[in-house]
Amino acid sequence: MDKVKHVSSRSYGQFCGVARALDVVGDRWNLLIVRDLLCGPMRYNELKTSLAGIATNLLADRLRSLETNGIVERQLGDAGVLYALTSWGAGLREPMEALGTWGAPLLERGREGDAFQPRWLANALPALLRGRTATPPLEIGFEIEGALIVVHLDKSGPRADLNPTHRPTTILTADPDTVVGLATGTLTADQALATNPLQGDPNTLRKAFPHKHPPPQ
Amino acid sequence: MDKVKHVSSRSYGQFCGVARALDVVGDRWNLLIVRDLLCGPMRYNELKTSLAGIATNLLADRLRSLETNGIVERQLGDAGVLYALTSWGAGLREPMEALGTWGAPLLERGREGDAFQPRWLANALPALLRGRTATPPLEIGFEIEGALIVVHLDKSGPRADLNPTHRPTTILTADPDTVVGLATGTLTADQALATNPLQGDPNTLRKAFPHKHPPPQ
DNA sequence: CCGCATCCTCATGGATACTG
DNA sequence: CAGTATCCATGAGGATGCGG
Repeated sequence: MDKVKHVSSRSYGQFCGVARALDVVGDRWNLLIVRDLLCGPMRYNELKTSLAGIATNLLADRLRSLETNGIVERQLGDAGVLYALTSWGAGLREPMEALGTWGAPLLERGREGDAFQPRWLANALPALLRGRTATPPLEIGFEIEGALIVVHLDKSGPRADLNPTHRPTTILTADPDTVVGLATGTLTADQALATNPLQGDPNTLRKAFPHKHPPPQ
Repeated sequence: MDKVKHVSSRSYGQFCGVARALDVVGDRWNLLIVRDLLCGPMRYNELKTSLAGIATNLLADRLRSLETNGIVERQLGDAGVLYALTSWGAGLREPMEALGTWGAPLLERGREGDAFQPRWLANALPALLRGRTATPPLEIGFEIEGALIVVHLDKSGPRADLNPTHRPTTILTADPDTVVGLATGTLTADQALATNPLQGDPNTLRKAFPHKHPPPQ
């Protein structure tokens, strides 16, 4: 008696876009895999260590089901297997950014020993800064746990690059909490500067993060 | 040895807005409960029949956890208990609309015997029609499984009302597939009219749904 | 009826070991 | 490195019970 290969996660059986979406990405870990892949293709073990806690059989299962559902594709590269989002899978960026923005207040309680990957912050920053523009364009680096995230603010909106080749002149060295505080507006530039070392011009940081958000009504 | 009352679903333990969001709404059924409540407060049994398949203990569990997480609140109304979204919970509308829009292509394969609630379509329509405006304003009703969904298109963007007191003059009587086809652009107004009865002016429908979408690149 | 709580079964998730 | 195999813990699904 051959084991039925656990073909599909239980469908909600509802004629509804949200329900059908959750049928294919609603299972545990799925959206976090997608979040990681939004920064670019990754290897199996990269994913496994980044997700920090996922069981290896689950990761394999999830990647298989994401692949059969057309969200992820395997790329046989020169250096082995790479997992990447398909173009349809990449369309999950908007829902994920919306979800991350909604969940940002939950980050205010701090790290609490949670795992952290610079990639997650690079993903979140453009969404958190959406609507903010700057003329002339501003460019600020955040050095954080050994990585460098460069945020660009100009009239086309915010962008973030992870470990780019080019280093900006203004770089704040801080921990994840501080950067999130700046982005969500619970921290002012001067509050951040009080405890974190900055290379370059403090006014660049002040211009990008001028004041706290008004309290949420 | 008293059972630990299954306080919290397993946290991902990641310092990331998406992960923290999924910590509180990522469990099975949670987002579908929120989707239903986006249309307004509901009773326990309304939710139970609408969700069609959820076990009653699970619904109770989920409502409790959503309540302790500040997403849902109980309202002791005149006619018993009502479950409603808190204002923070209502902020899930944007992520849900984005997710539903992303999942809309999955609806093209049709009903397939799936359950259906007019409320789900009323939720989805504004997101699916986003970007479409009409001057002068258009008002179209969809009569569908006994319910009436009225879509308004004007320069402030699309809206949808479920079973309003006012009846528009133009009403298409159709099944969910057809309405979704019109909204996602896989069906033209004339294709819909060919098989579905319309009260009122065909041109109103044609103006609102002028042609098929171009294929997604 | 409505709003749950309990009980039982089985599918799914999680941890660890092992292999091509 | 990229997974598979195995075993145990937990959560989902379904039926039923029960007080208000």
